[in-house]
Amino acid sequence: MMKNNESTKKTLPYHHGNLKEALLQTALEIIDSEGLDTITLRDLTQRLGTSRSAVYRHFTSKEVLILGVIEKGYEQLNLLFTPIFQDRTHTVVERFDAMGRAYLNFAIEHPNLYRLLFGEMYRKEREEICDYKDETLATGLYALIGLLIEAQEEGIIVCENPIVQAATVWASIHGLASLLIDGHLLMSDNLEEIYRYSQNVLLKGLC
Amino acid sequence: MMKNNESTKKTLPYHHGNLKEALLQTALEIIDSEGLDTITLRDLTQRLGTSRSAVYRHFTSKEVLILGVIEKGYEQLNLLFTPIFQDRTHTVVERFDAMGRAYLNFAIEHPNLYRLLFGEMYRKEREEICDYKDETLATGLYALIGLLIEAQEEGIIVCENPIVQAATVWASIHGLASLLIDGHLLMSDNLEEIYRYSQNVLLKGLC
DNA sequence: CATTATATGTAAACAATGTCAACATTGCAT
DNA sequence: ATGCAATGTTGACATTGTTTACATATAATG
Repeated sequence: MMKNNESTKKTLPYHHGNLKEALLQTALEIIDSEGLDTITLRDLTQRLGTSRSAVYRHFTSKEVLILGVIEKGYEQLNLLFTPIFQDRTHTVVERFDAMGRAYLNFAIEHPNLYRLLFGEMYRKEREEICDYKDETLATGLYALIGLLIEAQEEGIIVCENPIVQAATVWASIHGLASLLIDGHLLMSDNLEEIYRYSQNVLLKGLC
Repeated sequence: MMKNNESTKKTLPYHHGNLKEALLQTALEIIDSEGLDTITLRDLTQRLGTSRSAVYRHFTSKEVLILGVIEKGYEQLNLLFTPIFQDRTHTVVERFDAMGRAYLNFAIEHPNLYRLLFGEMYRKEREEICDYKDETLATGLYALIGLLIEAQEEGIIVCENPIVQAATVWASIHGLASLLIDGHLLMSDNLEEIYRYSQNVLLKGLC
């Protein structure tokens, strides 16, 4: 009888295979679809067919597991955004628009994950685990800064501190995304109109 | 011996006096200072000297209690904002600035309360309890819309749909507040610079 | 191959918390 | 005064995160 009946490709090193990665992945899926406050270690482990305590062989606490999910979420997000920023076949303004739409769409399609990544959850603890500032979060921010510098060089926007400009742009879009997914915007129907107007205000205001 | 040894001014109607109001007020204070996820019914009732189950004589669940806190929070917030909007001794632009600063300061001084009011918490359930749309939340939003209409009439900004304009302005400031209190903004030190730049972008972009 | 050690998984138990049911007490109406 | 509704209390229960002691699989070592 085979030791492992689900896959013989790789030599699965331990009991479950790689429970740690499975925990992270499944936890991310649960949080994405059901929200952070409803995820349960018991439910999580039950889906993977292990006992509840198995988590503690890979993560010292539920909090640390979530921190891993956050890290994983950023990776996926960056994977989604990188091609947009690296695309040189479109103008700066077109890329600016594409970026904004991609960001907003991600928030709409993954509201729970978006709240986890850009909310306050475990904010203090994040820096302790790994270098989020330089590694994950800032990847998108730096790309935005680069885009703004490009726009400055082309004379599309005024030459001011691009970091301040990036913060302004990010705040505007993040605010829109947050209000939207949290149900505070009265007119969710004409979102397209609001988004266009916001972007126009930004582009005109940055001149 | 007196029935109530803490106050003889008012005829306290029932066992505790008015436990319902005290629960709301203390819960708000706890949430404001310690956050929503750390508040406990046991701790709350212990501070008021009652038993844990006493809550259920006034609220059907913890969630409903929090909804009451949210309502109370909006009342306090509106109490804070109303004079700024009603002030006629300053120009429109000055009031616009004062509004933005008051909003941002509130978020900074009461981050936990701010997250509760403008986050996703119990968003679906809010409309079921009372008419937040028309009563509480929108008070500030309507005031902002009125301010923008005033600015339109004075020719300071362009005459477009003031609701869309208000959403844009709110999103910008809310985004700044959120990123700030949730620790995502790299440069919290030069907040003044970012705020000013954001407001300038808005005013210029709305022309 | 046998043994040992390390890594991983499990079961049972505990504390904290929200909630409910049964009971007790207070205030008010009649 | 009596009865009733409102309010408060105690004990119990389910859920959940977590720990401890134990079990098992893999790797290392002789």
